[in-house]
Amino acid sequence: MLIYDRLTLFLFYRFLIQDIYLYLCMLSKRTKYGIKALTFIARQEEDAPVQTSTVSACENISHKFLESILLTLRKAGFLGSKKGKGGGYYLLKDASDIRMIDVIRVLEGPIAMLPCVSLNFYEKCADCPDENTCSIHKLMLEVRDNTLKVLRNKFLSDLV
Amino acid sequence: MLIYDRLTLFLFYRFLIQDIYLYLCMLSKRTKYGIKALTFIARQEEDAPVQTSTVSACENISHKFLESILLTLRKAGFLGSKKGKGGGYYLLKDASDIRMIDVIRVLEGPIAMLPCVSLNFYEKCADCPDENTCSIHKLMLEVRDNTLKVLRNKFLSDLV
DNA sequence: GTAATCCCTACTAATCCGATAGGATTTAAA
DNA sequence: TTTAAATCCTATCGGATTAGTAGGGATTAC
Repeated sequence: MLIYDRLTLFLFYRFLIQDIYLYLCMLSKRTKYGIKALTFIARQEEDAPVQTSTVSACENISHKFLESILLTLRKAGFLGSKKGKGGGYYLLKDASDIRMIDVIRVLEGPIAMLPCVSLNFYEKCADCPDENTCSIHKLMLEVRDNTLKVLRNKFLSDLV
Repeated sequence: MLIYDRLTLFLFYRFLIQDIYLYLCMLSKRTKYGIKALTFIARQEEDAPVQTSTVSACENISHKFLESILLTLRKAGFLGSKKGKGGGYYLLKDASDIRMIDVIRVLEGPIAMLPCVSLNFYEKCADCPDENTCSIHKLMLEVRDNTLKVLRNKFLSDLV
């Protein structure tokens, strides 16, 4: 059995924390809440719509904030809604047909246009004299492809 | 040869943009500039130190902003510096010994503490009743592990 | 001594994020 | 028909962060 002193353990955990930071900062609370809400709704056995107040209470999410998130998800076609008394939100598709990558795309705020990749609105990056030789481009492309590979194969049903 | 109409191409590029957004929001300009500066320095053939003014001019980075970034990199042990006339910055290690993951860790700002993983400063996440059943945790852990795998195997020399 | 360079601190303008406020609209049911 | 409950919509706000600026101190080569 290994015995670590306090300092070693502390350093070890700092290391862990740093690792985790890398993924945390890519996920806003908006997205996090949205995913939690979706899984909550998907978990319901009855077909009755779920109220925002229920979700916000059970998942500890600010009610008004959640309202705006679910609205986004509805407009994006993941959720249907029913107004008025007894209304609420419900899944439009089966949970096994909802790709997490699509959910994340919709929730991570309004799409930040990247002018240097746009066909119709092309603009050079201010600091990038030549995109083809940009050293970071290739690296982050690789990271991206890996991320996409994971997220493309994850469906809402995998989280329920 | 495939021929796409304008709309298809536009949609295709929008898709690309959305994909790229996923990685862009995790990389601050600070980090981007820092990496660009490091590769610039690593590309120098002579061993003479490189001035911040040179880097900022060649890479189109705000001079003062770059100064603070390189200072960070020096304090983190990636760069050495020489003051006074003819001074500048130089790599302390071989480019093939500098892991990109370490660079990114240092540059992506002060580490955001994640209290729910800390041993000594443990705190529950406000919205997370049970970490073990948190649906997003597992998913993002997988993403993270993949990202780390890529970044751990990338060295500065790979970007030069 | 002087010019060039890193080093350090403080400040600022802009932006973004999470959250809040207030009410308009719609619907079910009393 | 009234009322309560729900979504829908717009606007705003405080705080944090980011990118960048300003000014000058310290050090060194020449």
